[in-house]
Amino acid sequence: MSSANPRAEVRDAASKARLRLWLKLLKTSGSIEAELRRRLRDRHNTTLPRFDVMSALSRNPEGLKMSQLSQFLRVSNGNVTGIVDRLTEDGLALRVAVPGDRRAQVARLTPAGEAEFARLAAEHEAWIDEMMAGLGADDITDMSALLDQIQPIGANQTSKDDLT
Amino acid sequence: MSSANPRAEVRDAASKARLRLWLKLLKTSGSIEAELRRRLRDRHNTTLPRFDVMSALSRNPEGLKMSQLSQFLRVSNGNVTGIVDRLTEDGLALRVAVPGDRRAQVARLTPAGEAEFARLAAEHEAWIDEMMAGLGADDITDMSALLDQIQPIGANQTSKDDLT
DNA sequence: AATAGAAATTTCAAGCTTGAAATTGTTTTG
DNA sequence: CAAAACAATTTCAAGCTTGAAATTTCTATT
Repeated sequence: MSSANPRAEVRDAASKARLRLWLKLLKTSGSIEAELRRRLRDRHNTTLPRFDVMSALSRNPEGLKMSQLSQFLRVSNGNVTGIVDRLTEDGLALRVAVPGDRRAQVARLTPAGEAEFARLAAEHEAWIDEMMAGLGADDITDMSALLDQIQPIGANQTSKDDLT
Repeated sequence: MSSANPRAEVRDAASKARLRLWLKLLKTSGSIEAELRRRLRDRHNTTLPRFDVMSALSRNPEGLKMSQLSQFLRVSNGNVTGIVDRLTEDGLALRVAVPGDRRAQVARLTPAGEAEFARLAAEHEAWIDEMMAGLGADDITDMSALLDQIQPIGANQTSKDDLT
């Protein structure tokens, strides 16, 4: 099967190496995420999507419009509707009418939601610290730079991970 | 808020840096995954879970027991049941009785499934190659080593990403 | 051989996720 | 100002995902 064109083999090997790296990247982030979901579930009776919504609302105490929330979290509108519904049922969030626009609503954390999130966030940070304990300061810098080299679509929009 | 103990600030800064790295890692792998899902959907009318199941079956032409398949993919048994059901409805997979054990079944790709997967896999590899084009051979080596330093739970089991 | 325990799979309810359609309200424009 | 265009949100169907419960079938151990 060796190609008539030696360049083709090099290209192919590079492609396979990238594929292996992607699978490894996926495995690592998937493992961390799965462990976070497990702990949120087992220790705090909640889920990662709920945590993400609460995190976004926590950073915006004045509340976020449903559409802002879904943009921020990069999920669909309908998705956020359901999660906020369930947080509201549990008394952790609420919807507030927007003065000038009767179409819109702002989602906010209740005081109970703020208190709950404070507990969760502290745990969450400690878990990540534990899981990534193998990386030193230089490793973190290096990995961050490498991740910047990956651009799935081209431009990068602003997102939930911008806590610069 | 500066601590009486200067060590605490260092510890805290390291923790925050790890948290930021995790968010960046999540963002990168999430973006790649989202783009893959989008392309599988728009260009091939399929999904990532279906692709993953077909990939596992493709590497095991003799078939895999449902339980093996779910272990391999690290998803629940019930999950695999549904995905194989749908692949079967579409004529891409089938279940075969296991001779010695009437409880078990082996899932296999049909010839149509094999042909379909061959098309998908070639595209998939090209997409990854494109999305990770920013990384050279050395970058790939470096990043792989860094990812090895992250161990969410401790030991690492054998998984779907072991295509060594 | 009877039965208790283990194993393979499916079923189920609940939640997450999406894109498309439906609702309701606002804004622009002819 | 009517109406067309646009915007914010919810609803919906379909698929993914899980853990737990239910089924069916083995396999030991009496």
